[in-house]
Amino acid sequence: MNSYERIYAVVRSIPRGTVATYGQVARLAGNPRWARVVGYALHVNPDPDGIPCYRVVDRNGCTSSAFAFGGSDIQKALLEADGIPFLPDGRVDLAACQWNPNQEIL
DNA sequence: TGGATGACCTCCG
DNA sequence: ACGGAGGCCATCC
Repeated sequence: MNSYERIYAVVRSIPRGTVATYGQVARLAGNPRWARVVGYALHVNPDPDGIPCYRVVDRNGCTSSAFAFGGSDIQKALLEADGIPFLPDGRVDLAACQWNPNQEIL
């Protein structure tokens, strides 16, 4: 599906050191209501090496406990490796590292 | 083809 | 602030 292609393209475009939310990715993909589809697309994640799904978090900055591609700890490590700070709550500091698409357009 | 599900988001009580 | 239900789109069986 072209839908997945777009979603993957957006996720792949997420700069290192920043994170994006499902809704945001969906919006950038072209459809604000693809939030669930984005999650599904990442679930099937055909290229985990090129598609850093760990950079995609929910609206609160935390990932789903259902299937964190190996574990929430792994994700935390990967994000920290990218230079993404974490909050005491155990969530990603969206206020500090949330991806700003406008910066890419600039 | 139809029904059910999902790594979500938002509103209402 | 917390819990529950609905909506939305695409994919899977």
